[in-house]
Amino acid sequence: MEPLEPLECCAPLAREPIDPAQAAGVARVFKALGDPVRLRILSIVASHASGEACVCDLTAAFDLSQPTISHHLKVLKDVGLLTSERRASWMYYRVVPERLAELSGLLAVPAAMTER
Amino acid sequence: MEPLEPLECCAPLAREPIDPAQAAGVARVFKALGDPVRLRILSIVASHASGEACVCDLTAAFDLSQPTISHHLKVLKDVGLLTSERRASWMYYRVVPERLAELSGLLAVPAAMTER
DNA sequence: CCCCGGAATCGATATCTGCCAATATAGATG
DNA sequence: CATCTATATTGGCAGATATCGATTCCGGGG
Repeated sequence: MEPLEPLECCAPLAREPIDPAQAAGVARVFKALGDPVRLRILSIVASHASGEACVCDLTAAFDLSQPTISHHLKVLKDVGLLTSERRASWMYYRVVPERLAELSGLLAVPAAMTER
Repeated sequence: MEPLEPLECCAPLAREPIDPAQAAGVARVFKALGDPVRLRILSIVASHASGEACVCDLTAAFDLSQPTISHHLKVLKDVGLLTSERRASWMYYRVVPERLAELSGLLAVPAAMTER
């Protein structure tokens, strides 16, 4: 599956019905978040003091095989939640804050809604 | 699968590594959002002027069978994103703004992160 | 009390997903 | 160039998921 390049959205879900094509793109990102291991990976990377984590940090944090971790990293990267960079022998992963912010905004509850 | 009752979280993912047990709960909710049809259903319900939509509104909006829509509604309801109420012959669905807000908060990007 | 219409549930099926073992790749290092 | 180490890719399997047609359930009216 090809990477999901640009940011795609737009108004909060609760504001107006999301366009079907946009929904498909957004759903891919949420689907990537819909796995406990990937959520934890994302959280570990995002909360690292240096802003990045190497794969070795991650394999150590789970009772899963290295290929499985690598697979999850690829999923997160393909939907634009992570980027990776090689330095020396190690791959370092970082979160893409814009992506997180975008999703956060999509789920935001308009003021008009809380008033009801 | 039993419904996911109480709100479960907590600090933004980018703040500290999420607890594995919490990750499992949160992942269920994101997985529910990880389908284009469910995303659209949620958006249609959430953006309805009255704050609710009946199943008939939804089946009309998709080229899918009524059981399929009903299934997706159940998934969204089980993770606490929707509630339903019967009035006369129709079932009305509403979003649970607290759930949306909770997810939005989880994905929020701490100020410390944007500064980097 | 029976029927009708809206909605949920059931059963089946095709597709997708997560996992691991094995293998491949790609820098670093001798 | 041979090798070692870190990570990615491949292949296969077991379990989950999306969908549909058929059926069931449940209020409301005759």
